[in-house]
Amino acid sequence: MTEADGRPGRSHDADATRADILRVAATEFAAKGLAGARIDEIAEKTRSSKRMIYYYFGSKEELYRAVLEQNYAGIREAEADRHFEDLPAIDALRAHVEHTLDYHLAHPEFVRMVMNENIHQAQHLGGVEGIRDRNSRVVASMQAIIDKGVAEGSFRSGINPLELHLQISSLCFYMVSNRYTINTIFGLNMADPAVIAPRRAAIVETVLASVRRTA
Amino acid sequence: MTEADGRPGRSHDADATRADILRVAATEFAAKGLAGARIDEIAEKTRSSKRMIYYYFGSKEELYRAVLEQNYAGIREAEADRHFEDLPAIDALRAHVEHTLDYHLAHPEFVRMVMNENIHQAQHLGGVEGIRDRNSRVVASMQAIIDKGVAEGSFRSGINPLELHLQISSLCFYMVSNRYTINTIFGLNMADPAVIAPRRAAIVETVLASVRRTA
Amino acid sequence: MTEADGRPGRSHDADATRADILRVAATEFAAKGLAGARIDEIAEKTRSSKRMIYYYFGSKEELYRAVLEQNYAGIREAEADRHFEDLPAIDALRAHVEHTLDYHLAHPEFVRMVMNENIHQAQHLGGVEGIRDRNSRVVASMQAIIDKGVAEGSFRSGINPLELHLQISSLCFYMVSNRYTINTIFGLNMADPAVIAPRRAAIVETVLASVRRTA
Amino acid sequence: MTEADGRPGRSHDADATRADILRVAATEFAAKGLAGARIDEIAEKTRSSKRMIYYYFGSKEELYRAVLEQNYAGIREAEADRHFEDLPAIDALRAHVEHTLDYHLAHPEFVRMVMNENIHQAQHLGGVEGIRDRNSRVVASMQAIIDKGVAEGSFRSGINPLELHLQISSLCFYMVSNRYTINTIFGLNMADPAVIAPRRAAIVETVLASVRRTA
DNA sequence: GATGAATGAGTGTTCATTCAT
DNA sequence: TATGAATGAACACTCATTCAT
Repeated sequence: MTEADGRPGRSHDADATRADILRVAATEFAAKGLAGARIDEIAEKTRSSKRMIYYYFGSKEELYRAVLEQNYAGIREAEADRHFEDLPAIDALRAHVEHTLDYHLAHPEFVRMVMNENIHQAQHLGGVEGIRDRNSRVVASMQAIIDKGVAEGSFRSGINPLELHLQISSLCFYMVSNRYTINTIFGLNMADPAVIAPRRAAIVETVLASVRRTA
Repeated sequence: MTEADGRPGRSHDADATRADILRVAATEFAAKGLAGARIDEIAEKTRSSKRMIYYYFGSKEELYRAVLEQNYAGIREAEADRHFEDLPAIDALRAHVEHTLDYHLAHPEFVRMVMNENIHQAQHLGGVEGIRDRNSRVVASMQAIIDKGVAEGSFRSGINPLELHLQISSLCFYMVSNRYTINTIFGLNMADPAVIAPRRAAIVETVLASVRRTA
Repeated sequence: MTEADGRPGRSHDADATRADILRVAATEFAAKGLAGARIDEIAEKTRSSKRMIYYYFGSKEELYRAVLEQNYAGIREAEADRHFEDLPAIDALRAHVEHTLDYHLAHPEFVRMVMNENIHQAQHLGGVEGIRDRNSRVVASMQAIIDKGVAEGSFRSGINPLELHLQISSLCFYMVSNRYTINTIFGLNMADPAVIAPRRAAIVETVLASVRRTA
Repeated sequence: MTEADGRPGRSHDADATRADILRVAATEFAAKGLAGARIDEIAEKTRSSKRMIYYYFGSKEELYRAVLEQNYAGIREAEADRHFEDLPAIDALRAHVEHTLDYHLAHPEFVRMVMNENIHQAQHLGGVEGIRDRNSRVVASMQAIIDKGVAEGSFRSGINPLELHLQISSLCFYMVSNRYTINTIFGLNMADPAVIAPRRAAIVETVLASVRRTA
């Protein structure tokens, strides 16, 4: 944007090269994991070369970390864009669950990166920029909904915000993470809109049922 | 005792060697995945040699498949051992959820193998013996509880057995599968009994809330 | 012959086992050479086991030598069976060339073994039983025809018997040995009777032309 | 001189490395065949490493194919360098036979590669560059001599050019290909000039006798 | 005579990474 | 910034051969 396209602006090309590598690496790491992805293959699918990967990222692991970082940046931004403050708590929670599920469905590569990271015992996650704030951010947003719901009288008391987050996350994550084994074992294609719709409703109902004040 | 199955003259060493390899491989594949595990390393931790791995399993992938098979055999047997027929449906479902969660907690290597398999798009799961029956088995056991609950008047109607299974599985699986990222991000150790206890109660309550007949 | 078939005669079984191994090994070595053939594969195609190969032959190389020996025994016997003494020299030579060509065409495995042996610089041929006599045998049979032809006045004088043998052998051997490269390069299938017939006539004519007394 | 072909900036080392590997591989494959040659051994005798073999050739088979290609390029060039157009047909044919024999004698590695290829049923020959033209090239050069000989009245009519080529090739090829078995069986060293000379004369005479117009 | 299990050295191949230019 | 060539350690896999029974 700062550099016109026609001019051979060095710094712009650098960013573009970096972004190009990152984009390719994201696909490869998500698809095959850290051990399964090949630097050669990533380089080949890139507009630049293997040497540039090392120039910009230093090592395979660092490149992996950068991809992980980008993935968490993606969900952070998506979450930041949501504004359910004006809705009643029940509706806000419903909207939150739906958006969360939609994000997972739309970003299977994020789900796969989180799976990969768990296979590596979250070895690389600590170094990811912005990860330290994620806890407070998530808890705060859950707490806000809970507080409103309790104030409105629609939520029961004693709901733990982190517990609620994990519950929602479990239901959304699993649907994408275990897509293939579910399909093989149960013949259920979790990417099929006709399969998603009722499951989506069920997930929302499950979450709402767990917070509702029981008469 | 050493000559099982009435097969006389069959050397016991073969079975022992095979089992030893499988045991070591299970640990390695669960820990590092198919691409990350090393045949050399597996062989070293074995009482036998690399050559024997190929003698008994033919290839790395076949060994992986055998480990996968063993893992699914494990959960199948665990499920077969449970008998909640005499309990009221609510209690049976509670017991089922608790046992399912306990199995996942006690067998993180099973969870990791399922994760690995999803990373490989369930490429090897189709060839696993007994996997074809898993669908009917799981659905049947859920349906039995649902039928009883509806008959007893404690469950609402219209519950889909597979939906119920996926809901339970999501909540139990995620707790183990995402153990490391959860710990890193939220400082919550999902292997700590003090953390498990309330989460376990919450999961049970969530499931029960979703099937209960609402007044 | 000494042991009736119905009796479990040890020594007879031994011979049969040995012969069976040799038969399979002959095919494998001829097809793939010493380095290319696999003991495991030979054992599999055998009615007995890998252990027996070592029991009877000691090593892969010894087995190869035994196959080589069998091949040379085969051509020796075929040559011993021919009797052209009563024919005029020209006819005897023609018959000899034709029979030689036919033998090569009928026994490509012999040709291949000789090729293999030349690739190994005839390393194993020295130890082959009966190979020492081959020189005199071949020279004698050529000399007999030459002598008769000269006496009859149909052959020129000064023909070297070994030279004549090599000439015949060249023309017959090449047709089988280089069958595949000829087919690929010239599109000529040397195993096709329609291709063989004129080539056979040409070879005979070439040999006869080279010994005939020129007017 | 180091920057050949006018390709600026092209490192000379690459070509040198490639050629070095090819040279060593040619010796090894000719000596031991595809299965018998060892990549490790080839690498050791090279100025570079095993890794470079795969960098430039991709696989053992591809390296073998490259060697085969180089061998056929060698004989093609040698044949292209000959010019017997001004000689009478008889002399031209004599010169052709002598040159062909000389080439085989001087390039036993070519003969061995052709043997190897026939052992592999010419599996790799199809992919060799330039092999498709060999047929027409060879036939054309034989036909030219035949036509001249017939026109001059020194050759009989009805000579098939491919037949003539195969006859010449048989006699020349065998002398090198079966060198070792001949030496072992007949005590005749086909690499010894004293042995070659009369055999060479005999081969020439055999070929000439087969094309001469018989009075 | 015969069998299945076992072995160590090797065999082709691939990896992430670095160097020279 | 960028490129092609180079590297050594590791990698999955295979071989001929032998042992215990």
